[in-house]
Amino acid sequence: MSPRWVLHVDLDQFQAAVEVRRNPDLAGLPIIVGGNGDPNEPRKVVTCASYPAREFGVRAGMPLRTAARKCPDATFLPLDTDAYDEASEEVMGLLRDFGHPVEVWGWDEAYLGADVEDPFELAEQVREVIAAGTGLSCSVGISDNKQRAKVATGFGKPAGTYALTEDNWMAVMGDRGVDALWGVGPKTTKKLAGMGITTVADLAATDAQLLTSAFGPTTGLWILLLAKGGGDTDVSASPWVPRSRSHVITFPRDLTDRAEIDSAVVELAKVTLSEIVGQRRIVTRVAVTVRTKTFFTRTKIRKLPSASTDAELITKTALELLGQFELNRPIRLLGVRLELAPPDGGY
DNA sequence: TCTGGGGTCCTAGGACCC
DNA sequence: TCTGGGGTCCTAGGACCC
Repeated sequence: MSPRWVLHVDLDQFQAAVEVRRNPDLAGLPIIVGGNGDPNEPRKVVTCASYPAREFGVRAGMPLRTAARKCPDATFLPLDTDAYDEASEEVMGLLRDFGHPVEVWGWDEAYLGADVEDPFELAEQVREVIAAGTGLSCSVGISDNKQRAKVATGFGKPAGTYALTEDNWMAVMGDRGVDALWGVGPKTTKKLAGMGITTVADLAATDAQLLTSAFGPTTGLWILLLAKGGGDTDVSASPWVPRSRSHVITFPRDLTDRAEIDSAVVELAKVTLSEIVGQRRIVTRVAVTVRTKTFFTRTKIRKLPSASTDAELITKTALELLGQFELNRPIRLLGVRLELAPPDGGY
């Protein structure tokens, strides 16, 4: 039996690449995709910057106005989610054609579980087929679990392949900071630093009990496993069933009028509900998020007496949750999240 | 330079019941 | 009268990821 490999496929500068594909004149230029494509639009951020734009220090998540200052000559483009959905589907279709299980992770990432002798050969085939079939470039990480394969992809970017296995994991990762691990973010990094743990090798050598007492039984053992190069080995081709659906709006100007705030929440609830009803899903809990001018953000959540799709009940619940906040400060953002009952047959 | 939008999962702590 | 645990449900909040 061939060994089990996990390949992580990640499209390079995805949204920018889709834009270049339909407008080849943009190839090689700094492109910044985000918001409405207006670099002066406040409260909008960069979704994707092309590699040339990144050379100017532009990064995803950065306010568009900051990006415009760093790279004034960039081409700014609005998000076109339909185009990205379509491009993503093309890619995932080609990946599925390889005949291995494909687990899709968002628009631009997927895992392949493959029992093959030579994962490099498969990785190169993947890159060639996607490039030839879609005009999009991707990078591939090779390993035996998802987290390690994902980290490997970072070393393959752009347009390359990299393998991280038991053989080279510690040599490559040992001296790097713990935040190089997928799933270890700034907070955990800081907390670990306070315990004298800064590198992946440090973390891998830490006593499990020390970690479980600091981070809880699940998280403690999980980050220890990650540091040792472990992770999920499961690659599931079954379609993802969402647990929730939500929308948030950051208003161009803060809201202060109660009637406007109320109607915004009702609108969010209605839109979100119509989407999940379209997918034959049922709501179990309703959550409302409020962010004030000062960025203070809180969520109130309530379980419905029984799972429902009743618009009357759901908007009423959302308004009651909204009413639990002290709405005496200007509101920057409102959000509604509907948590969903497992569909028939469970998740 | 004021900080988007869409998600998932875990933990803490109170309420309540046995 | 005081003192126990365990188990479960619920909400709040934290952390992380793309």
